[in-house]
Amino acid sequence: MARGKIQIKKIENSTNRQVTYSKRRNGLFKKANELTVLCDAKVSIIMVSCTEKLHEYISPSVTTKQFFDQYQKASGIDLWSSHYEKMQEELRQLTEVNTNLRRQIRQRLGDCLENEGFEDLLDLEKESQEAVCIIRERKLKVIGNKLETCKKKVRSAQDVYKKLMHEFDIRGEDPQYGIIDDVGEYEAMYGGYPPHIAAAPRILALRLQPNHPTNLHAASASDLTTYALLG
Amino acid sequence: MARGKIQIKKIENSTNRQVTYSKRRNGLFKKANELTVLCDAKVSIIMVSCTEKLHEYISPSVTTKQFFDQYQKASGIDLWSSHYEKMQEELRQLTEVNTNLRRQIRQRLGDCLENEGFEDLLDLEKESQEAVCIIRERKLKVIGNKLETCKKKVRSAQDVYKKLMHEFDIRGEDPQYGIIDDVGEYEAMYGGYPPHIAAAPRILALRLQPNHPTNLHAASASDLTTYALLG
DNA sequence: AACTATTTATAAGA
DNA sequence: TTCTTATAAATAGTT
Repeated sequence: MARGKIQIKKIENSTNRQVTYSKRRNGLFKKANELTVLCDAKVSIIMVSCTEKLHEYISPSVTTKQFFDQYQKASGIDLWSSHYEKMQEELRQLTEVNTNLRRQIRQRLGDCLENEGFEDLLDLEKESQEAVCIIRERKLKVIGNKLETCKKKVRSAQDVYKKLMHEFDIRGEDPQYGIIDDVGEYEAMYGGYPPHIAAAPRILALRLQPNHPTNLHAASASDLTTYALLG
Repeated sequence: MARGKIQIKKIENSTNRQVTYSKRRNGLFKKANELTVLCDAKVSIIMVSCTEKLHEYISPSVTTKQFFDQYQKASGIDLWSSHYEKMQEELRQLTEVNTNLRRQIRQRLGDCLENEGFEDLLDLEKESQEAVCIIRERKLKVIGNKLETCKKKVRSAQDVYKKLMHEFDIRGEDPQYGIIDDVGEYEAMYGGYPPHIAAAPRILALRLQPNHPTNLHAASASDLTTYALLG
């Protein structure tokens, strides 16, 4: 564009080409910057010379990454196809598996059985019935464990009771404490179902008289705790 | 740069700015293209106008993706990470959901009940028991449907039998056709389970004599069909 | 979108 | 690479 017009075709002289590349690159970047300022635009220029050198112009206020994100969003072109597609496929498969699992669960709850064959229904019934038995057994075991725990707590409560009664005996006082029967709650809960509940010893709880609390201050803290028998 | 020098600062008049953006964009792209040809370089320009419109120049022979890859390699900036991390998180969540679903299924099959509370076990037992009932009902309905279909086929076979017997009567001939009892298959299949199967009339099938086939050529094609009774 | 006076970019030479 | 400068190209303001 000066000292003579040139043809727009590859410059064969390598040095010449290199010089022109450098000059015009500067010109391009300058124009890009002017455009950025004048028009409030965002410009990203990335150049690779024939010697594989990388040069970049980027408008202030943006990052190249933001450009790439924006470009992807606007163009719909997936620039990361290999990674992306692999992950997409993984996501798709997992979603499908999850859908199937959900369906299975629904079937085990009695939904979505319309399209199941006779054999499948038989299997499903068998499995479910077996599962009910296992769950029931487990439930009974849990009840058993709870009863064991309960028994221990009853025994511990009895010990406390005995200890306190012993204190009363030593003092030879007419006790100011009444004795209440608190076993009703147990029977309501277990309805006599496991027989050893019905046979369990009655639990005696202390009812503290609101006046004269000083007598009990000597007892240890644990003795004063209300036992949550089924917590 | 013509008809007067301008300051390189934002053009406040919106129309003017838009026009200048358009003109200079073309200028920039033209220069980029000249550079590409003259210097055998690769250029990528991406521009976003202040109205958020996207414009792009890319040297022929390369794709924007190649540029991004090259840029990443040269700059060490991971342009992909935000997307990648998002998908990773999605995958993680889906996998978690998947695990939970599988656990649910195993529990409904009677596994993994060790850590379930008493209440949960009760609910699970109730649900499972209900499901068994629903599945059982569904199974019975399927059996019912199969019996209906079967009955129809039996009736249809009876019709064929009657028709053929009628033909024999008309001809008054000593029949060249033997009569075989083919009901055994039924009984093997249904083991006498629904009572009306056992009460069903015996089905008589024709056995074709290999000699004298001409006699039957007059019979309609449908008469020659072997009826697939339980297909 | 076209025109054109003027500015800007740059090819070739130093 | 940078400077110079004649000249090509781009473009601001106008129509």
